[in-house]
Parts: sequence; structure tokens; C-alpha cells
Amino acid sequence: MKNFIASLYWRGMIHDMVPGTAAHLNKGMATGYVGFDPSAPSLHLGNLVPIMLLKHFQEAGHKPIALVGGATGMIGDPSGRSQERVFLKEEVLRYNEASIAKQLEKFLDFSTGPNKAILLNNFDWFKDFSFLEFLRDIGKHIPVGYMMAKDSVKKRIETGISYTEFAYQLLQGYDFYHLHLHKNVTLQMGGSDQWGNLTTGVELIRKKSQSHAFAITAPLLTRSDGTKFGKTDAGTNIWLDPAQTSPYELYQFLLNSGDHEVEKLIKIFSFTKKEEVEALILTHQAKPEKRLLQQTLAKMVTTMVHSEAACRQAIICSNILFSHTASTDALYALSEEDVLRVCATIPKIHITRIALSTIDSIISLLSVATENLIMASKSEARRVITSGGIKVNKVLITDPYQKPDFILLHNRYLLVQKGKKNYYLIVVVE
RNA sequence: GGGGAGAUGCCAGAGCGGCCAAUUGGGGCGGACUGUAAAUCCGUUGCGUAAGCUUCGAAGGUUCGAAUCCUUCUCUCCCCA
Repeated sequence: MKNFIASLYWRGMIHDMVPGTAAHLNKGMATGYVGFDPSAPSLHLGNLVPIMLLKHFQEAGHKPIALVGGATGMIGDPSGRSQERVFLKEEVLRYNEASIAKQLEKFLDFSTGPNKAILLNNFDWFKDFSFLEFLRDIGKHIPVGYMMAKDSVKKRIETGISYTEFAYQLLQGYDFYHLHLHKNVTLQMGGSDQWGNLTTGVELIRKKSQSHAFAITAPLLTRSDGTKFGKTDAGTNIWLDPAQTSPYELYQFLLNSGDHEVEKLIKIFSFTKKEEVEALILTHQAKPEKRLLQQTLAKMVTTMVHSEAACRQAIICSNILFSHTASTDALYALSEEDVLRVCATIPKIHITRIALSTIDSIISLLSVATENLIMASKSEARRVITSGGIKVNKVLITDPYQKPDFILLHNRYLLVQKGKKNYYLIVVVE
């Protein structure tokens, strides 16, 4: 039994903790859980922190439970929300639950040892729980004053909160109690925004079972600019589903972490020993321009979330696209298979050979002929080209009106680069 | 119910009859520098190769000419009951 808490402390993963948690966990194998909200069909990078809590938990010899909030998702957690949620349609919710459950299965060991992980859905115990029963059995134990004191509720009193969302914490609290009763769960973990919900559960268990339960929250990750971690600059989530966010994008996102945040991230997202991580950080600080930590982080996380093969692909792709030494010649030297591999994760735009042959200028090619996916208008295309922002097959385009009679890669492909980081592959079809 | 203020480009916010495709800031995009960083700097930011075209809540009107004036409508905010 490794010292789970000490390790979490060092990794910077503890924001708050119920007193006595450490002592309790040191007594032997404990069972703990984390809940996941099925409000989207995929988990995102932000969810990876609580997933890591469970992984570290299991790694330390404890038994993890991943709980999908099929029931709580029907209500909506007011935590961190300034406005009432809009309900999801039930079939959407069920679909989301299933795909999230599938994702969770990747991260934990569900098959071996006494501490193998379990996956549960709280819809299973809420679906037959009547309202009257709930009020008599659960509601009676928690005073309204206690519920009102929670941040998630307090912040919403002025602007408005429905009874439904107000009651949310009781549902999550009941989950904890239910798991305590039936699965011997004594610990709930989550992001720091979950603190109020976790303590309601602890309280409920104390009142109803006269026993102690414990809770740990991890700090919510923020980027250096204070915004939530795990979102692109455009504000979209980095999803764990490769169909929504490609391994290459995930790799690139992590590779671009700032020097300061990367030190925090590597501790959270690795299982590497303390001494090794600290040595790595020192090496990094000596030569930050090598971006050793960023590369290590990107590699580890991409491998964990997707696979070693997907990660390798992302690296190869990154090298070809970004390397200063990768020239036009290198690009033309690639086999067709390699071209497709390198471009596996960048947007592809199809155009017929006939259409291509009739296009009068590179401007048209990049805007109207490609459905304005690369450029929103001809004007924009002209502006960007004029300011030197377009490369085709790695060659800088200077004349906006030149005919797009480039030598196609393998007689089929054009690699268009807009700015430094945006790539598109134009595929010629017959 | 009574009184007042307002609706301008992605956002904030000027403009109040021609010099307005619309000041400025933020954001976005592109470039330079660099470590595919941060900071900084430069350019650009309705459509159109151009002539020109369509924009300032909506619809009408006045005028040689309107984002700017008038009428009606829609919506938002504030104050008093």
C-alpha cells in the first residue's frame, strides 16, 4: 500500500481534503469513486485530472469506481454555472453515457487483482427511487440552511436557481451514501468545484450510517492566462475522442504548453517517480528551448489517451509539418502512403480534377473552389497571400493571381499551409 | 400603469446630414523576432483583381445626398408607482 496522499500532495493534486482522509487510506485498501457527467458524448482533457486521481488511486493499491452520472446528468450540476442548465434529451443522455463509459474503460484496470476497477451508472439506482421515498429517506437529513451555504447555490440565489438544480447536491450526496452502503465506498474524489457536493455526501453518510466517509478535491487546472485548461484558443474543448480531436491535435496542444504550466502538468499526468520528474524539470529549466518537458508530456498523454501507434504518428506528422529542415524536396520524396500518414489528421478538402483545371488563380483555389474552408473570402485569401502567409507544398506563394498549376504530390495532393500552424490537404478526385 | 435611455461591424464603443465601409480599444488573422513559447513590434480585419456593390435593430418617408432627420414597428435597459 503506497502512500497515496503524500504522492498526490507532491503532484499538486490536492486542493481540499476531509480531515482524517490520509490516516483512513493508510489503514489498508479502500474503495473510492469519481463521478463523470454525461453532458457530452466524449470526455475532454479537463476530465483527465479526475481520471488521473482514480488511476493513481488504483496504482496505490486502492479500488477505484468510475461512476457515470446517468441520473444526475438529467438534473444538471449548478456548480460553476451562472445560469440554469438546459436539459438534454434522454436519448442523447443515454448515448453519451454509453460512449463515456467506453472511454473510461481505457484508463483503469478492470480485470485483475482485488482492487480491479468497477464502472457504475447512478441511473441504475435512481430510476426506481420514488420522489416520496427520496424526500422521507434522504431530504429529511439535510437542512436547507446547510444546502444554501454551498457556493454553487449561494452564487445562484440572486440570479435564480430552480428547485431542481438546488436539489442536485442531494442526488450526488445520495450516490455517495448508496455506494458506501453497497460497495463499501469511503472516499469520493473530484475537481475543486465539486467540494460542496462531496461534503453533502459525507454529511449524509455521517447522519444515516453513523460512519465516516472522506473526500478529496483536486485543483481545477487553469492555463497561464487564467482560462480553463483543456480548451483551445478558440475555446473549444480538447476531446478524448479521436474522432473529435485527433491525436495529432492533442499532441500539439500539449506540446504548446507554457514553461510554467508544463511542470505542473507533468506531475499530474505521469506515473514517473518523483526523483525522475524532478531531474527532468531541472534539465528542462537549463535548456527550456529544447522543450523536453513539453515533448515528454505530449508523448505520455497522447499514448495514454490513444495509443503508442497514434502517438508515434502524431510525432512523425509534427516533424514533417513543423521541422525547419523539412523542405519541399523532402515532401516530394514522400511515398503516397507517407503523405497520407503525415496528413492523417489535418483537414482534407476534395476537388475534382476538372474543377482544378479551370480555376484561374490561387485566390480562387483557396476560397470559393474549396468551399471557403481555408479562406472565408477571396479578399481574405488575397490579404493573407500578400502578407506572405500561404505556402503550397512548402513553397511560399507571392503572387495572388498566379495560376494554381502546382506539381501535385503523387499527382493528387496539395499541401496548403496557412500561417504557421494551419494545414490543409487538397485532394484531387476524378 | 407613469417617466426616461438606448439598439452601430466578432465584442466594447465613437460618429449625429455629405470629407463614413464608418475614429478608437479588445479580439481575430498574417508577418518579424523566437523555442511550433512568453513579451514586443509591424501589417490587416464587409464583398469585389478594379469600377463598384451591399452594411449601422426592422419597414417606410424627407433630401441632390442619411448610420445621422421624420413616422411606425420590434427588442433591451433604467427610474417612479
